[in-house]
Amino acid sequence: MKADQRTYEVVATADQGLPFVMVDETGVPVAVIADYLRELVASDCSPLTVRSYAFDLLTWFRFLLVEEVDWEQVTRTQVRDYVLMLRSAVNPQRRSANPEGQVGRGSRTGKHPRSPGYAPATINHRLAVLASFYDFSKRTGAGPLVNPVPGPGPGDRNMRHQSPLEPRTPSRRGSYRQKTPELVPRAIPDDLYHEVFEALASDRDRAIVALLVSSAARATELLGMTATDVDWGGQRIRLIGKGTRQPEWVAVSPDSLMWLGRYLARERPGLEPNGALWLTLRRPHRPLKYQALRAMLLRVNAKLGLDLVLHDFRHTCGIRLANDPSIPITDVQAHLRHRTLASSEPYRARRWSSRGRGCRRGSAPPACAR
DNA sequence: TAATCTTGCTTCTAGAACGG
DNA sequence: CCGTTCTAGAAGCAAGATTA
Repeated sequence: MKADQRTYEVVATADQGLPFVMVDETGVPVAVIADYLRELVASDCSPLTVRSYAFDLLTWFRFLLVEEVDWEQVTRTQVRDYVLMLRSAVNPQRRSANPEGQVGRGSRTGKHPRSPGYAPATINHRLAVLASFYDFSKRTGAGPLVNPVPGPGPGDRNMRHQSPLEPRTPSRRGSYRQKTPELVPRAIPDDLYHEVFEALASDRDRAIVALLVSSAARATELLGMTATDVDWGGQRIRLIGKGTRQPEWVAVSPDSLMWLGRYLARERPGLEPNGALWLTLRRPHRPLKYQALRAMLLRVNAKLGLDLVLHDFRHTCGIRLANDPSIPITDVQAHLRHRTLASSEPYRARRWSSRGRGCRRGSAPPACAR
């Protein structure tokens, strides 16, 4: 079979032990990938992690098809060429959104336009997954004896014996790892927030947005809620945190509970205690999923000419709290459920928007709890 | 040597096309 | 209009190096 007739794709399975597989053009799973993904599952990795890693390996294997190199034959040279390709390639996901390299985003929110290529973070993600995959293959004996992906730090970990007599190599970015720009939390200015809220079409969406901005919940954390996760008297909701997967109670604003009450009373009769709190508006009434919620916000964006994302609501809450002088940064950390204070710090000293309007200290955050 | 900064890895969110 | 599919990218954390 010729190389240009071959291809791979990632498909979801019904198998809890292996939620995603990479199959070839005949639909047969690639054994080495399946083996590796099973290892991730066994190591208690989240299904979303398994999915993400499968897609990263997919692009690597497609690259090898073009290069006409077997996965177990590769050396550092192919990894270098892969990175060079990613650095210079046009990202197909960006092409239509940014047709002539024009500034397509951010006219009202001050967000920066994106480059037409792949982000440094994407290249680093690919490298991390690739290194992990070849590390696993080396242990099982299926892959090359030397990991083709250089390890952390300068030079090649595989070629360097770390003698305790020699000075430790300084911690610098490893070969091929890209510099990543500093991340800036984004807040929605009050006037824009109210405009967005007015544009919402249902009590469900008003409740969701009000809860997102007052609890600082991540989208999937909110979508995972059941009826038992609302403490009406204590004005709290229970969320399953990212990473830790621990349930935690989080304070919410009175108005968000008012909207939630209206949604439940009018649109959710007979809700079971353990039933999903959020359902799709149309039949069949399935639990609302992340992409469906995001589509709701995209429709609002289209109507108002905005470029908001769901995570902006979390940032908005964090920045409102962090810029209130009466609230200690450790309380901000607690409300955002950050494990480390370093994760909360970037929220401080940020302004209401990135357009340079002043920080309105003293004006109470209208929709943020506490 | 305590505080701060960098890096790499894991986990989740974002962008765009498409479908009913 | 409301939602799904297929990739891309940001967020959060811990460990180790660096700086104060």
